[in-house]
Amino acid sequence: MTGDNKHPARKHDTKRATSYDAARLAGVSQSAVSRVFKTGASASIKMRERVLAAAHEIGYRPNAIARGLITKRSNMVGVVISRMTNLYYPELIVQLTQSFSKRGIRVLLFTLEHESEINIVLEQTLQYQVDGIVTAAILGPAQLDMLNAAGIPVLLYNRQAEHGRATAVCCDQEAGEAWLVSRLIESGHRRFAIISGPKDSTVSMERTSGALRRLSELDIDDVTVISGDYSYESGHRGLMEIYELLGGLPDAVIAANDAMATGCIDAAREALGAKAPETLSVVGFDGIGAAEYAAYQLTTVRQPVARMTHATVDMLLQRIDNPEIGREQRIFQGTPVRGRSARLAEIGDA
Amino acid sequence: MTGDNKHPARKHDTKRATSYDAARLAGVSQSAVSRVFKTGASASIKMRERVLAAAHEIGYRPNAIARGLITKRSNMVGVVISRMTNLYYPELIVQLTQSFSKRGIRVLLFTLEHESEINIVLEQTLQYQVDGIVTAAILGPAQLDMLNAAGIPVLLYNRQAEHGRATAVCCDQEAGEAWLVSRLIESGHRRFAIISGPKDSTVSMERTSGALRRLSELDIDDVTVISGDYSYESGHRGLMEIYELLGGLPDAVIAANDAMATGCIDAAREALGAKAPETLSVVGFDGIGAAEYAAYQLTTVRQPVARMTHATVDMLLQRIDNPEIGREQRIFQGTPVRGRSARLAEIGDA
DNA sequence: AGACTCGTTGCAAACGAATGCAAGTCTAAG
DNA sequence: CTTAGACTTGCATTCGTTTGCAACGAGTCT
Repeated sequence: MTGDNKHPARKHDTKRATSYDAARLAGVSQSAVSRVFKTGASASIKMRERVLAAAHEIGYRPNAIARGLITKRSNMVGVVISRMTNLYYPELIVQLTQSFSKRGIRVLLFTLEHESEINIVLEQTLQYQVDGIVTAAILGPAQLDMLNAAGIPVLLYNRQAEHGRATAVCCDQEAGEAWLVSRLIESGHRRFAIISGPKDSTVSMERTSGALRRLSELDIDDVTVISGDYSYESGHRGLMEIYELLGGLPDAVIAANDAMATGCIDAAREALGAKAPETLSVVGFDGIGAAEYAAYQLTTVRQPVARMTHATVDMLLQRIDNPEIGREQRIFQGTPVRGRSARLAEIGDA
Repeated sequence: MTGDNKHPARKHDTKRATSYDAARLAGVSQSAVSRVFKTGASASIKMRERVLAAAHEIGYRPNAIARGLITKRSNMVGVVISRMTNLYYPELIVQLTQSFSKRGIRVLLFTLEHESEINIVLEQTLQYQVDGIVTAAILGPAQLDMLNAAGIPVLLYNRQAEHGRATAVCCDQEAGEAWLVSRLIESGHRRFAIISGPKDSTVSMERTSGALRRLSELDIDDVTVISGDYSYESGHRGLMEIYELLGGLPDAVIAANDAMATGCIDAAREALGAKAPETLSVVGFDGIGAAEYAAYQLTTVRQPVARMTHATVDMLLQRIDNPEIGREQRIFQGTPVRGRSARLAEIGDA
C-alpha cells in the first residue's frame, strides 16, 4: 500500500522479548530463564526473583511455539466438527474447550462445511502438530489409517469405527431409542413414523435402526421412514411428508433429534391442527436446551454431555501421554426425559 | 506405568518425517524441499515431482510450528468468547472459524467461564503467538494496553472501547431497540417493561439504554427495568417478576435478547394465561434460529452475523498484514423482523 | 580436613523449517 | 562461440526454546 516498503510483510517493529533479553537484563544465562519458567526445574529463589522481575519489566513471555518445537508437544488438540445444523454441537464445543483448558490444553477448532473437506482439514491439523484429535465428523478407514500412521491419538465422539478400530466416546443411541419405543408401545401407540437424520450420519443410522429394531421386537414392522437433515425446518417438512404418505397422522413420530422433533410439533400445530401429545406423540433425541422450552417440553433422551466430554478429555490425554495404550470404547446411556410431547402411560420409567 | 521405561513421557516411537528426510530420499537439499512446499518459490518441475514423491512416500508434512518460529507468523488467531449462555455465540464461532479457514488461518478457541479468567486466557493466547485476537469478551483498558504493548492486533466483536481506542465490529444495538420501540409505540403500546441482560454486559447496557432513550423521546419515562442473564429461564422468571412488581402485565415487554423473549412468552402462556401478541407484546433481539420457531415467531432485530463475521475477518487480517493501520469501527444495522410476538400496526416498516 | 553429597548454574547442541547469498545451469541473443 | 540474463539449487544461518552434561559451591559426615 505505502509502496516504499521493501518488505511488504513487515514484522512488528517492536520485536518480541526473548529469553535472551530477559537473561541479559537479569544477568543470568538464557537457560536460567528457561528453568524459571518451567515448573519443577531447579532454580534458587534469588535467581527466580531476579528473572521474574526482568521478565516483567520487558514484557517477556515464553514462546509456546518454540517450546513445542523442541519438546515435541504443542499442548494443542484439534477439534473437528462436521455439521453444525445439529443444535447439539455448540454445547459440546464449549464444554470441550473448557475441559481441555483446565488440563492446560488449547483447542484448535475446525468446522467442516462439507464432508469432503475432511482430508484437507485433517492435513492442516497434523501440520499444526496437535497432540491429539477429537472428532465428531465422519472418518473413514482411510483417514483412520492416515492418522494412525502419523502416530497421533484420535478420539471419536459419537462415532464408532468398525471392529473397534478406534477409541471412542458414544451415547448409546440404540438403547435410547429402544427406551422411547418401549414407552410409546406400552402406552398404546401402534402406527409409527420416523424422521431420520441425513443418510450419511452414523448417529442417525444408529438411532433409526435402534428404533426399528425395538419396534420389530414388539411386532411392529410397518413403519414409515423418511429422512431429514437434523434441522427444525426439515422436521416441519418431514411431518407434512408423512401426512401425505399416510393420508393422515400416525400415532407417534420418532424424530432423530430434538430440533426436528420441535419442527414436527410446530408443523402439527400450525398446518395440521393437531396437538402434541393429544393428537400425536412426538419424541426426539439429544436433550438440547430448546427441548425444555415450555412450548415443547419434549419427550426425549438426553445425552450426558458433561460426562461424555469429561471422558473424552480424559481418554485423549491418557492416550497422548501413553500412545501404546490399547483402544477403548466408552458407551454412555442417555437420560430418559419423560417430557410432555408424547402421551405416555404412568407405568415403568426405566 | 510399565516401570522399566526410563523416559516416562516417551515420544512417538515413529519419529515424524522432516524436510531433511524427504530431501535425503529425493536426493536434494533440505532447502529444496522447503521451496517445493512454499507456493511461489522457484523450483523446477522435475525437482518438484521428485520431492513430492519422496514426501508422499515417507509421509512428510511441513511442520507449521517450526515454520511459525522462523516466519514469525503462526497463521493462528485467538478467538475469545465470554459467556455462552447467550445462544447467539455458537453461530458466531462456527462462522468465524469457517471464514478464517478460507483465508488460511486457524482458530485457537478460548471460552471464559468467568470474566475473571480473562487475563490468564489472554496471557496464554499470547504465548501461542497468535497473529491476532478477536474477542467478544469484556476487555478493560488494562487488557487493551497489554495487547497493544504486545503489538498484537485485536478486534472487538460487539464491544466498543471508549474513545474508539480499538478496532471493532458491532451491531447497532441502540438503533435496533429504537426501531422496536418506535413500532410498539405507534401501535398503541404505552406501558413498558424491560428485561435487561447481565449488568456487566455492555451489549445489554446499550440495548437497554437504547430502548429507554427512544421511549423517553416519545414521552414515556415510567418503565420497569429488571435484569436477567440472557437465558430462557431468566426470561421466564423476568416476566413473573414484572407481573408482581406491576400487579399485572404491561402492554409490552422488551427483552434484551431472543432467548429471554421466548422464556417470557412461555411464562405468559403457562403461568399467567396470557398470549403474545394478543394480551402482551414481547420483542427480543439477535434473530437466533429458535426465534423463528412457529411457537414463537419473535418480533426482533436480527444481527447480520454473516456480514459481521466477514467484516471481522477482513479487518483483523488487514491489521495483521499492516499493523500501522489506524483504528476503525464498523457498525452494522440489524434487520427488523416483524414476527408475530408483538401486536404491530400495519404502517411504516423502516 | 578430606571425601561426598546435592542443589544451582552455564554451555552448547538440538528441534524443523525459511531464506539471503552465491554458485551453477540453461537458454537465447549477439 | 561468447556472454548476458533468468532460473535453479545448495550452503549456512536463524528463529526461541529445552535439556543433557559438566562445573561449581556449600554443606554434611566421618
